[in-house]
Amino acid sequence: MQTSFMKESLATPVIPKKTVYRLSIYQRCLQRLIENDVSTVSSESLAGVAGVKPTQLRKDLAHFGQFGTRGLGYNVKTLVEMIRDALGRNRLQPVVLVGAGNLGSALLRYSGFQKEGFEILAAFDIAAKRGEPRVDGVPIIPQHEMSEFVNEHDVRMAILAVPMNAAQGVVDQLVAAGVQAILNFSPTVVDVPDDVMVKNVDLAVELENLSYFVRN
Amino acid sequence: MQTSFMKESLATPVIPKKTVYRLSIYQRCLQRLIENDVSTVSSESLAGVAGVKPTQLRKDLAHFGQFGTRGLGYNVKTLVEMIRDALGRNRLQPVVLVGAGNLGSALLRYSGFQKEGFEILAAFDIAAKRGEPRVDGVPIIPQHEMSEFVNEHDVRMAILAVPMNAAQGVVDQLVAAGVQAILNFSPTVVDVPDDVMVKNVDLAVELENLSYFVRN
DNA sequence: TTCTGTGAAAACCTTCACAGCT
DNA sequence: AGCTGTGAAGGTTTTCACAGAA
Repeated sequence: MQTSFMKESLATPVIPKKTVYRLSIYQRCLQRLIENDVSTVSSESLAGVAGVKPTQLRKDLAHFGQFGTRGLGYNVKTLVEMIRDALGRNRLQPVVLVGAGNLGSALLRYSGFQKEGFEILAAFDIAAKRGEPRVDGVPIIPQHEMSEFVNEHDVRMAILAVPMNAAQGVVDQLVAAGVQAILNFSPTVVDVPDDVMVKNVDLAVELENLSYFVRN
Repeated sequence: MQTSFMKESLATPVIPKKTVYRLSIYQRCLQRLIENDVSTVSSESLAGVAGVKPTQLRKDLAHFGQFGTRGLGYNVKTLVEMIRDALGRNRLQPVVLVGAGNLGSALLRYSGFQKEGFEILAAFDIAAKRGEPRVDGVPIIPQHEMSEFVNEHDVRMAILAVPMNAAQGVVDQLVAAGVQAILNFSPTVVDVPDDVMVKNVDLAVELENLSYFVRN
């Protein structure tokens, strides 16, 4: 009873996780349409490039209201704005990266994050010394300064690329310092409170999983 | 009718994709148990470290037969072997990497793949020249030699880390050369025939998606 | 008693079919 | 005519509840 009420509270109209995920994909596709000066798009063609069925796209959008024009399609700009709002973020979300090793440094140099409105404020590494040279403008800071930094800069998101056995410890610190969402590249499942979201990207698991689908 | 028959053909007893995915995770957890000389594990504790519910773990395993001992749990070694068999692979699956840029090079140096039984035979890059120095023992080869190499070495899996606008072209070549599974780090959805499996890992999309779950 | 294996129920997600705008 | 919006149907995955083996 109470649960059902909470689920339907106006603040969060229960958007399925999978829908939220696809929204990010639609967003990326729409941005490319904008670059190509396309101003209107049908559910069929947008779904096509996003790799989903048109009905699914429409159902996904329906969670947020009515944005299309029947007989015509969707206005690209309107859609982009609506998804931006739906995903929250008045943009430029601050992020920290932990673990500036092999993979971590590559992620630091990866320009895709900035382009999508995230700013990596700093990278932390256990082996970093004061005065470490910046990588692509991002300072590399000794890890023991992490908690304070996260607190002070109101950082809510972190990218984790530390070795397996360090992961849980770092996560605990991050959570204690106020981080609410973690993109975890460390090859281990970490424990967090219910109100913290973790997305695991375990490269070896992904490959292993894929290998199931190759025929001999 | 026919579809239903095909679905139940003995060769493939219809394992849900999500189950297959979790199998890889269980495998990783079990390996750690072996390192710690744990010989028996209950569905509850294995599920705990894998981040799933015990019933789900049992349902997943049930697809392949009965492996547990009631009142006791599962034999770790037996389980590892059963999962290895289930995931197929007599191990050491050959893989190629395409795109030895920023992210690609980091992936090349990532040791997790080898450890899980994959061998990166070669990396291809459009800018590579003959006689390029090896990275971690893996040769970097000009991209125009890719198709031939894939064909000759019977490569069935590829890791893709090329820029967005190059992705589809490379995928088409890979598929034509016989690749059946692609781990795609390029920030775009690619088109493939039904019998080719693609797993997209779009870093920016993952972050964007996560940001939905941070509260202000 | 403890813990697995499993039908049945519940929850969740996708697709269909078509009504309703433009 | 063309394309969106949506209730209802269909499918899949997860969870429950408990029977049954060690």
